[in-house]
Amino acid sequence: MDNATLARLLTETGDLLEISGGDTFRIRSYRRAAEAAEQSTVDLAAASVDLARLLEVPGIGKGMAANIQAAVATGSIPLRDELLARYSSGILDLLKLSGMGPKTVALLWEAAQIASIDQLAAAIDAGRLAGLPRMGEKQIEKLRKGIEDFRKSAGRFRIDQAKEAAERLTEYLLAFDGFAGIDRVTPAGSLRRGRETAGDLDLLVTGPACEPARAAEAVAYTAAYPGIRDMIARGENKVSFYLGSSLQVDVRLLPEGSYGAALQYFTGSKMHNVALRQRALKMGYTLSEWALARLDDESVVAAETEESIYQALGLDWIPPELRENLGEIEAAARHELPKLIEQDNIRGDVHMHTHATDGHNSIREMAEAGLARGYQYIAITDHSKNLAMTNGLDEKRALEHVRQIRLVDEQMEGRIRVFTGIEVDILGDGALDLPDEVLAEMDVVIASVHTLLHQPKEEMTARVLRAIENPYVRILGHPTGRLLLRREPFAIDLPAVLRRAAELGVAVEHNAAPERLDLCDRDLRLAKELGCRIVINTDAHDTRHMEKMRYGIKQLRRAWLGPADVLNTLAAKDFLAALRPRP
DNA sequence: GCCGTTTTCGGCCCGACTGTTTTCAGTCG
Repeated sequence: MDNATLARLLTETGDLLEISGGDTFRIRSYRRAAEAAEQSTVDLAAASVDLARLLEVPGIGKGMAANIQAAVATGSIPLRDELLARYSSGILDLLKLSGMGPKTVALLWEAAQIASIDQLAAAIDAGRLAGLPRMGEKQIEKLRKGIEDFRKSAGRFRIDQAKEAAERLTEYLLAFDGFAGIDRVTPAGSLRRGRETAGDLDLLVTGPACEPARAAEAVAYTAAYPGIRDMIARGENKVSFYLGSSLQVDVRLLPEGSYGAALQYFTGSKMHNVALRQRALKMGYTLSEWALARLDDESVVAAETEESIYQALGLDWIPPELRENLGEIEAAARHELPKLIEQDNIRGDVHMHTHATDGHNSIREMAEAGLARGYQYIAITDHSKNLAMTNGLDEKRALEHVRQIRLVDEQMEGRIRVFTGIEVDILGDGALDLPDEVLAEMDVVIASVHTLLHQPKEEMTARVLRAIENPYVRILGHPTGRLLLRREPFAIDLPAVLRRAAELGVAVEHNAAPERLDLCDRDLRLAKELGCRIVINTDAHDTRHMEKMRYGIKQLRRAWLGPADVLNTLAAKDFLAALRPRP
């Protein structure tokens, strides 16, 4: 049982407990344990044989350890089963509806035995909800809308899509010219923290027009944004709505004086903020989106900048990517936050394709684009022959391609190095689809799985492990295969693969492009723990694609990685030397 | 159910918005 499944079971138990009216602090414990399972790089199921190891994980005590052991043994948690038997398994779906919380679910169950979305829809249509407590005309309409939205899907959005939506809306907001206008629009939430997906968009708006006394006009202007599909809520300083894409947007208009407190608050994460507010309380302060203030006389201690708030709490300013309550607060208190990697540290992009296979530009064009981005080197790594649909290179073409790459390298006259390379395919038996004589000509050999999906986990792992034994392989490409199956990775024993890669000195690729996201931040933390060498690249298929490096940098930062943890921060001459030595 | 700079017992984060509630409960982030 993997940690994600464990997290789901714990969350569901907490939800059921809440519906049944259980103790709120007990419920919180289940949520906290779920969060711990989600974030931990320890395989909890494997660790569950040793009680002491489970208890080391913050948020897991004796009770939760027993729950985890039961889950590993039986596939569920006894309390969860007990509560599910009392209601019905569909009852958890009801909580996914917007505007629906545990109290309403409990009410619907007790008053009308409603325990699924379909039953709720039927009850609304039959008019059976009218007359129930707190179920007025508008409330029922809200539930109807919630069901509609849920069925239209929604879910989370890729970070680049959310960012584009944010940029369009920002442009609109900055055009407001009432009351001396809006000065700045700042994305907060998971966009600022650099998560790979965003559930919604949080925008912070400040400027003269946002002062409380006169914000109504700016709120009205915001609510008139042409991209809005449905309005969710509209208050004195907040507007929430859905865009046509179903992306939820929350816009907050705030006075300049609260900018720092608001930015801190709306950047999150929730767990980080909870921990920070607890720290504030212990110090005699209270922290809200308006200010950090003294508990006794409510006088403001800090509000204008994030830095001043963290400082008043005895902390160094914490980069948004680290704000997940994974030890960053403690590190900031000790002044021991790590130096994180930055875009400027990246000296090269070493996985890219040209129109020899499925790319859209020439070798020369890719080299010029790399140069324009300030890189010292790139590597051209087109596909090998097994990927026939991409016009993959066979032995003869691969060697000719190498000749062409070297030619361009000469033409660039040292302004940028162009390394030779290839992305070979891992075959069914773990062999590579090009012979060693060809691989020997390459500076960079990336081995990737492109086929063989839906294989049993053991077989998949064995094939990848065998492939990286080939001494010419220097980088393992998209190690979890997320790009092949959109979101779900193929079945692979990632810790085993990373451990072996570390032993062999094979670097592991982190694909920076959001649509190809492969290793997520949690996988990267694991890679670092296991001593893996990491390379970040964009798998660029055209010159513009290289811009996506900035998204991947965020994941590296979220994993607490610094320049020294990533090989392509090295200068050109050192980069090849740092890769696994060739035979 | 977890946890310890006040604690092995007694705490455990904060404010805005909505709807139906004439003073507040429920949901959300």
